[in-house]
Amino acid sequence: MQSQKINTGKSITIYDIAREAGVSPATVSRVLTNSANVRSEKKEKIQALIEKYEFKPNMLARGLADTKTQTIGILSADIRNPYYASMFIACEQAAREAGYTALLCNFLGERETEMRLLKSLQKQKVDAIIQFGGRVDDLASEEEYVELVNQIMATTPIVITGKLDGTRCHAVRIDSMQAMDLLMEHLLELGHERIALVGGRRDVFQTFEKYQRYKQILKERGIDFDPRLVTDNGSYDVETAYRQMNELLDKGIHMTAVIAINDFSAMGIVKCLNERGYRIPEDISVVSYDNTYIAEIGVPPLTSIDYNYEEYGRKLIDTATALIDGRKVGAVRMVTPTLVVRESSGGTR
Amino acid sequence: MQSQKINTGKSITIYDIAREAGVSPATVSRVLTNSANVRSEKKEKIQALIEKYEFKPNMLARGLADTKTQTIGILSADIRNPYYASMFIACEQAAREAGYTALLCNFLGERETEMRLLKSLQKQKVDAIIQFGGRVDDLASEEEYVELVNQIMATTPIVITGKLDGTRCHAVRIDSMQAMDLLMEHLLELGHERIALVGGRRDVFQTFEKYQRYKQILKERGIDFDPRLVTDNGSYDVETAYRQMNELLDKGIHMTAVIAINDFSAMGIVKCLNERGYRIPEDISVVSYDNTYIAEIGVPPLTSIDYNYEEYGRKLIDTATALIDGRKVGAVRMVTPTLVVRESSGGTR
DNA sequence: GTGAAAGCGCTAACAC
DNA sequence: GTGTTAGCGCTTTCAC
Repeated sequence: MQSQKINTGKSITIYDIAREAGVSPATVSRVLTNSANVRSEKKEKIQALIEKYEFKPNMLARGLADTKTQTIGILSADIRNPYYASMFIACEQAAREAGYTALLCNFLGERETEMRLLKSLQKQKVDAIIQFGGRVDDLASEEEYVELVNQIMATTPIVITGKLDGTRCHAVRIDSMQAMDLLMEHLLELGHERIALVGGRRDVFQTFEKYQRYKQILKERGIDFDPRLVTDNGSYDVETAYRQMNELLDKGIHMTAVIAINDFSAMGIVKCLNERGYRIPEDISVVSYDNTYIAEIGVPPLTSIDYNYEEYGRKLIDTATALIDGRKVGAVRMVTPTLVVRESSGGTR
Repeated sequence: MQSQKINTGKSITIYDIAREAGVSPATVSRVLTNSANVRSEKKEKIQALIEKYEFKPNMLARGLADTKTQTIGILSADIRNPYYASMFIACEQAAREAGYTALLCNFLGERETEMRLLKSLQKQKVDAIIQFGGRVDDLASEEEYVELVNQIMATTPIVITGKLDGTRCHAVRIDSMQAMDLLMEHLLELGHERIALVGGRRDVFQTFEKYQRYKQILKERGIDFDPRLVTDNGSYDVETAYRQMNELLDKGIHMTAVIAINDFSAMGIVKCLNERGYRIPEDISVVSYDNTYIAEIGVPPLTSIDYNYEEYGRKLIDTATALIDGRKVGAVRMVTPTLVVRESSGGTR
């Protein structure tokens, strides 16, 4: 109802600022991008105007003029998975702080879509791409995908959370070894020696690493490795872990603790244990990876490895922006996991 | 290694197509946008070229030329909530099918951020905005927000999942009444009469509607409404529901079933019940809204109201694109909920 | 029906 | 240091 300044729809441009400041558009652009020295007197005037009108440069025009769009594309397997959701939120926050917008795409496990979206992000001229899940988690990188990634990297840097052999992708990874160390130390200290490893597939890079480390630790401690305690060719969902746990118990394999490959698997294991009348942790301890809210709301609440999502997101975005700006960054950066102890793990006996 | 056509980085433009087809760029644009008649002979030639080069028009340029960016902005409260995640995935899919890209932003419950992001989506020239969660769920719409929305709607249509009094926002909503009907019918048929309603706040539109409907149904059935069975000023998380359920039981209020405002609340209730030695559903039945995977993985699996996310997403996107294209659509469209019966509900006695 | 040309808002040579 | 100018790729009058 009040006679506020009517927004005519036309938004303010660099030309408007230039005219009012009595300089050329180029000069305004210069202070905007900090790309050259501008006499501080003019600079201040321009900055004042920018503030005054809350001027924000048009990203479309900027993108067209073939510089940057200030957008980072994020390719995720499935955001409904709280693990990825947490990753995305962390990235979105960090991106925002760095002056970028995060653009999310989900390929939902469809390999065709995964490639299509990767290309489409490039077409959209995102300044960099971050991928979590999918082919970048494979132990053995798929050739066709590697080729595509290399092609795209000619114009757009790609950062991943796994690895992709044959590419120069930068990666930010959880230290899976250390994560396993934390879990094993915890369990060993509690007196466990018969420790099962349930869920996941070993053709997934991080799962493979965990498995290797698991064996190594046992060896170091002089505990025999019993292959029957370890599953493979599973998955990362509730049902599969439920089934696998049942199979282990059906075979009469004795154990006092089980490490679930993620929180979902842990839920399946817990369900199985409940049904069979085992008490957690009195009879069997259950621990897991990811520390999503699933771990918190579980009954009992789960001891789980936290991936420190905030730090993860920050490192991912920092790596991406470094690549964009031509700053130097390590090709592989690590995120340090933490152990969160809850009620699902306890001493033996 | 092979001498494939090298991608010089420069991607193909309508000029390239035009040259090869022996027409002007304008004509190519015409067939691209279907904005004018083009002699079918040329048209076919052009389309063939487009296919041949897999040509996709540059959205940045298109956006700059002040038409559409083919982008729909999605403003969500927090994608880590599986309810919103499911909504987003559904929207993303539907958007893709309609030739749009979905751009997700989360304001994480921060009211400042909510407004900032809304503005920023407009600046990014998204063709439409869809919001779920936050102020569009308020029973009493906030004036400041209404004003902002009206301002933005001058250039960008907004579709919401709740309501916003004083705006012409289109809305796609769950039929909360019907959802409550389904739950109550189910419970009443099982013989329940002492039914608690736990979680949520009645200043949230949909929660208010459910509460009203709950009372009405009891009245219709000639069952006395006991206000002590109903909580308010709660939340939508596990802890709050856990606390509220404990309070109810501490007061010695008798009930045979409880309706949780969402799956998270249900988990809190289940936890409380477990700790106090109640069996579900033998002693008390628990049902909930949302039917996220939480309901599936719960112990026991929860009877829950499914919101039919795919349909929801489709209607949301369809409404948005209709608004963009100037097609006519209802100002309020409803999504029909379904009841999914699992093990957490059973007969009395 | 179709081409020429202007313009969307910005950046990046290139002069001065 | 700073202005001029030429694009970036597309749509859209406006003539013809």
